[in-house]
Amino acid sequence: MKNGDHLFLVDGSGFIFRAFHAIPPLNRKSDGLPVNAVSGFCNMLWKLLTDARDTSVGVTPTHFAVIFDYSSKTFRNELYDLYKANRSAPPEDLIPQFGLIRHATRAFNLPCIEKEGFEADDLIATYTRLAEQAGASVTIISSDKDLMQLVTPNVSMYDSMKDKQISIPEVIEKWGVPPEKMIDLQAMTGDSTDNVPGIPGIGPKTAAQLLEEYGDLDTLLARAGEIKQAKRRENIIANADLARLSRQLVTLRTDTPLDVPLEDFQLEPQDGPRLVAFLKAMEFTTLTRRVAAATDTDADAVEPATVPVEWGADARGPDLDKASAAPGPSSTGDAAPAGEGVSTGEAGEATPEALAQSRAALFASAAIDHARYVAIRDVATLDAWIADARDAGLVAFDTETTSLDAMQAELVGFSLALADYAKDPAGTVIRAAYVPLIHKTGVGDLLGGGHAENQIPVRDALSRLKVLLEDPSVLKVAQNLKYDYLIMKRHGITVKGFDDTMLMSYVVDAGNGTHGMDALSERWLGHKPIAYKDMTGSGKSSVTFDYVDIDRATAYAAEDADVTLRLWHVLKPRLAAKGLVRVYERLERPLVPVLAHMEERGITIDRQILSRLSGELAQGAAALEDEIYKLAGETFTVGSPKQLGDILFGKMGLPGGSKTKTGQWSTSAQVLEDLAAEGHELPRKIVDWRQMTKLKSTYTDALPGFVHPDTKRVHTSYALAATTTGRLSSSDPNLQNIPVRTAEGRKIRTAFIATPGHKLVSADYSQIELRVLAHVADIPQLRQAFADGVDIHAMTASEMFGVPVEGMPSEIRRRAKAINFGIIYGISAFGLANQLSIERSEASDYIKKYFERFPGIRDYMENTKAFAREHGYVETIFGRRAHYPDIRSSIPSHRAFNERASINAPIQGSAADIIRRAMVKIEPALSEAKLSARMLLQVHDELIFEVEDAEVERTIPIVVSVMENAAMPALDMRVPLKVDARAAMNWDEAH
DNA sequence: GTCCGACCGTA
DNA sequence: TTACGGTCGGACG
Repeated sequence: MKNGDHLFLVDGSGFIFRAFHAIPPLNRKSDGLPVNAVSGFCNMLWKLLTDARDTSVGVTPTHFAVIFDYSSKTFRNELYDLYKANRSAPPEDLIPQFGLIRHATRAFNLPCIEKEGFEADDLIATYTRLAEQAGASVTIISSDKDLMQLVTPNVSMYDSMKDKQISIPEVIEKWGVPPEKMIDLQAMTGDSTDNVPGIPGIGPKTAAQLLEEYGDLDTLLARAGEIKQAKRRENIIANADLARLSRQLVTLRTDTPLDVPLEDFQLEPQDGPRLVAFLKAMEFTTLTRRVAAATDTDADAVEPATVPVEWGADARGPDLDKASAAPGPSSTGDAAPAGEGVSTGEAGEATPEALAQSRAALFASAAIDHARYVAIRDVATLDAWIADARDAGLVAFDTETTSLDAMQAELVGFSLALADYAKDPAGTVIRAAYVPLIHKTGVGDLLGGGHAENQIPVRDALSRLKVLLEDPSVLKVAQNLKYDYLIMKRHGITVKGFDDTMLMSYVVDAGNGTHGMDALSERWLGHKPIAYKDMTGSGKSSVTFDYVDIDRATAYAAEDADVTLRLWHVLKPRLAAKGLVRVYERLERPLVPVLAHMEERGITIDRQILSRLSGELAQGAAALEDEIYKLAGETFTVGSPKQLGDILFGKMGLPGGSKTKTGQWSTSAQVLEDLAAEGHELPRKIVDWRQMTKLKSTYTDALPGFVHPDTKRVHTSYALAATTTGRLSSSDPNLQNIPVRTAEGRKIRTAFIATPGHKLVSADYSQIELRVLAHVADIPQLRQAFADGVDIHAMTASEMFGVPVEGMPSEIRRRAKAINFGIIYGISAFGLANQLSIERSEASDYIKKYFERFPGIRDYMENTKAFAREHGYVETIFGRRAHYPDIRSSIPSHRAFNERASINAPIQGSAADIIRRAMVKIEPALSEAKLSARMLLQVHDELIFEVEDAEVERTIPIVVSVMENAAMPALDMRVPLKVDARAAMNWDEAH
């Protein structure tokens, strides 16, 4: 580079964010890929380059480069832990565009520059000063104020979106100081978006005024005592150190080590076909035409480029045709190219599948070495481990506590595990440590023991741990992180930057066994970990973990962290190999904090209501018992189906209905109802007694026992990885099966109440599974009915039986409704006959008629079964897999069961995916709207919020809109989603 | 103490 | 006919 040359540096990362927010959403037509920032970027570059080659325009670059941020962790994090710590994850629609814009840069035949550990700004600063020293002039394409410190007579900036030049006068006009004072000004004002602290109470105007008066920051700090305004004086004196730190943070480095010399930025001629190929792949028709014309390229002769799309870290594009049509043999989805998720070092592995397999083989035979476990009992050692973890950027983490209930558990210690990649790049050499915190001495001692010696004080250990866990640039790997997340949250630590091996396994293997650590360890590592019970004992003689001897606890806890880290090394590439990174990153991982927060909030119940109900139910059941004994002629255990069966079908000689699978006469409600309908008195009483005792034992008696002693609320626990289909489950207590169908049962719902000054808001999807079915099977009548908002069951009846919807008998509609549900469940004549209490032949006729009217449904069901048989799994519309390994069973009933389940899974699972997406989006949407509503519960198609009275009206439309649009933008459904929402004092009235 | 089957609450 | 979790009785050790 020489005197008179002109260097253009594009701040690529800055442009991406700005373009994304400034340019309206734009999606690639063929598949919905968001491309608005890519489009803005390409148009901007094209204009700059066109002008550059037009010598009649004043500024003509001789050198050109686009600079990007490499990662979020830079040397600034060493200076200040919290630097950029408040940055939230980029919007979903922006994520795939990061990679695309780098591809675009290369397609433009321009250098694409980034360097690990440095921000784009530092690279820009370094190149700028180098070019300046060589006598060249520089134009930085950016409007970021952080870069204004670089402006000199030879260096200016250009805001391409506003077509505005920024030179020395513009900086002074905007900030009141010349560029060389921008550093001091920023040091004083701070920057909330980057979390640069600055001096509180000092804004740009005051800062400029002070700099005018004192010249620079050091002088100001030295002479701060002279400031007249008392408040301002105190603030500056008290925060002098913060200001100095801030100055370090905002000062751009001009000594960044460079991989690419300036000379390589020499502007090359445009490669027309290459650029056209990229633009065609993006489907930017106008720009394609323009570029083709300007570069003399025959656009029709150019094939669109293959541009890998990285949705998150996944390389698999959103193949919507496949995702939305009935799954067929053609869609294997397994042949995805490598994504970032596997770029952990093994350059020799050609494909993700090969890497996943070699990793699995490696870890299956790698020995677990307990000699590499230590107990950490002093702060210096802990600091060293944490420093190593931060250097490595990857650490397994696990907590040991006194309870399985994360809301009540007491933290006893924690463990860390690190891979030594120098010893083995694949990660099989692992060291692990346990940090005991509150272990006691004297197990078995009746008085309990005293505090064991040489344990780091909890406060000291947690303050160290906080730095590690809250650093998003260090990946924390945990098994069932939601538990540890809650434990740490209760200690004021919010884990950021994590992977969860349980969820990774769930995404890869839902339906193939369980996903607990012991099972995964045996499955993938061939290693049976030390059992928890071996530490604490079980039953009456068990102790809590704080009474376990520290040496033994270390062996157990360190092994858990070790195993977790090993599992991560196996499962991460497996995720990529199967093209499931996107499912994991968008439908599983983000739900961890969301669910943890819901569990932490809990919900208030009115114990008085429940206790009154308990009394009423006890009285009612006792009265019924007396009558039952009278009718039976003896006393017996009413709750024993065996004894009841003997009375009803033995002693009293009533006709038995069905048998249970163990051969006993069934006493199910259905059987008893049938007997009651024939005029028998006893069965009716049994049914009533069962309902009362069920409500009492499962709900009114049990729920008060779950009220948390401190919060006075009930905190359920959601399982993310328990179901085959992708639904959540709830336990301890299960709040997803609170009664609603009977009037008696609904009384229990009135005990779920809002805190004073608030309302409960319930928002539920209307007919979401039938809508999903209409979408995936693409049934014209169903789509039309949902588009028109008509009664779907009545429409079905009308289609099937030719009865007009107006004045339709309720029995006809009821049957159609049962059929609709049956379809979702993978209908059989046997099941439908049972449900409707009709003959199997009649049910069979119904099904036949249904399929005649809706042949697309039969096609969908047949295709799904065939897909499941071929692949052993089925997929939801978002690509989640549910495995049915027994679908090829030689036992016909097993096979049929698996076929029905695999027909149901894409429907139930897609609905589950949709509400998961809504749950991830809802908290940001509420805070964006400055609303304080708190999501408390999820019941499969319903979300329950606690909302301040004054905010109810503004909250409901936001919740409804997020839920109704939850499939977007990943998927544009062919059927609208409908959500009903209501507010009330209790759950019964809100629902 | 632990497990399993029957039953029943929800979507 | 799908997906769950909780309670109970009863059998096992």
